[in-house]
This record gives sequence, structure tokens and C-alpha cells, in this order.
Amino acid sequence: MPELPEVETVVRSLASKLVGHTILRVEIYTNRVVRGSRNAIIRNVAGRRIEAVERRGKFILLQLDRGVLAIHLGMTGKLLMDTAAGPHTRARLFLDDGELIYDDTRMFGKFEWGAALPAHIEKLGPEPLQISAAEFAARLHSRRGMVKPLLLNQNFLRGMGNIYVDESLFRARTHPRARAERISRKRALALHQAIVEVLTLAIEHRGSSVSDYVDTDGRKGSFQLLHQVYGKEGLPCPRCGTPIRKTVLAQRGTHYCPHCQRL
DNA sequence: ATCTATTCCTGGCTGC
DNA sequence: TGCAGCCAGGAATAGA
Repeated sequence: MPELPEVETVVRSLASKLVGHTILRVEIYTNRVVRGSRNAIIRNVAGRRIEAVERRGKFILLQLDRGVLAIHLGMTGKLLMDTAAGPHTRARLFLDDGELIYDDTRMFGKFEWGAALPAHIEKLGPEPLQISAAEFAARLHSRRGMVKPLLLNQNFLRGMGNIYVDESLFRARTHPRARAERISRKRALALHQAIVEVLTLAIEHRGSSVSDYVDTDGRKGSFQLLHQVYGKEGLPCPRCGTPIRKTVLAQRGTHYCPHCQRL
């Protein structure tokens, strides 16, 4: 599942390959991966030069000489450079010097064109790696409700998904059901630090390949080897040895150590 | 404002 | 070996 570190890895790779090049033509084979108008994408992207490739939360932004193409990878989206189309190829971008293939088995991903950054992307919460610890703590304390759903909420903080939320909460010794407004300032600062550490380390490892995530060259990440709780149900907690517990919270599989992460 | 449940989707896994 | 049923979850949506 592509979350912030996986998308960052893809964006860095795309930036080195796409910036300065022109998109000659776009083909989209299924409307399910389109947000807004498919024709608007096809019409407005053709012939445009790619000025920059950026990440905003989990969105990939191709900044064009006119407008922006936003891509969200959903659960199984992959952007692959110069490979053959396959049964799950949903779109193709023909460039002046190559081809970008969009594969997406489950079709949760989205392509969207905008003359400017679409409002729903503009209004996302701050970047976890840019917000200061003090700002994070203040933001956390301004909300009520459980901390895990809050961290998953892209309008609160942009880029975190199920894996990195579970890993961050474990490192900060915070229970996923802890109420945001009742987390101590000290613990809030520790949570911010845990988030920064987990995301930074994951980016260094080019993301986690749990199911089928690969980068633009088809390479897997390796951060899954360093997961401490995600996917570790029943295995001993690396800190205290208590078996890791898995429950469902906010309709998401939730992994935590019942001894280290108390309510 | 917060919460819960539902929907989308398919490959991979489990159990019979 | 085959097959039914379940599971994974990002985000939009509806309803409480």
C-alpha cells in the first residue's frame, strides 16, 4: 500500500526521469481511475511539458506548463517507466522519450486534471515531515476522538496510512484508542518524533513492500523488514516480549503491544 | 464534531 | 484439485 514513504520514493524517481519532458498523448482505459473528467485529462495533458514532479501527502503532482495532473495510487497503483502494458494497465502516458504505464489491479487509484491544484488536495492537513513538534501537539490537542483515526485523517495530517500509523504509535508507546485531547504534551511531542523517525527511516529504505508495492523501476522497498508491529500479530513485542495484538479500529487492522501501549 | 458502517475492487489465502 | 468465502484498506459517502 503506497503511503507517504512509498509515494516519496516514486516521486523522486519520476522527477529525475520526467522533468523537462513533454507528454505527447494520454490513454486511459477505465473511467474508474478518473476523478472528474477523463476527456479533460486527455485534452489538457497532451502536448504539455512537465515542469516539476511533487508529492503532497499521498498525491503525486505532475506540474505542467499549463495545469496539474494529480495521481493517487490508491491501494495497488503502480507507475512504471518503459515496461510492457499488462492486464491491469489502466492508463499510459506517451512521452517524448519514453512511456509511463499506470497499472492498478484494484482500481482504487485516481487521475485528476486541474487548471490549478484541486481544492480537496489544497485543503489537506500539513506534511508530517514539515510540521514542528509544537504545532503538531497543538493540532492534536485541538481535536477530540481517538488518535489512530485522527492520524489516518488526511485533513488532519497528510500522508500517513495504516502501516505508518501503527508503527509510529508503537514507537511513541501510545495506544491507538487514546483520546487525542487527553494525550500529555510530553507524549504528543514523542509521537511527533516517532512519526518523523518512522517516515524518515522508511524513505531511506524506499518504502515498505507488503503486498505488491514497487517503485517506477519495479523495485521493492525494504522497510517491511523493520516493521515492529504491523503484520506481527502474535509475535513477541521487540521491546517487552508480550505478544502483539491485532484488533479492528476505524475499520482498519490495528496492531499494537498491549503492555507497552496502555490506555 | 465525531463516530460508524458501507461501498468500491481483486488476488491471495483459508478451510472444507 | 477445486471452490466458496473471507480478508486486505484509501477515501468518499451516508447516516446517527
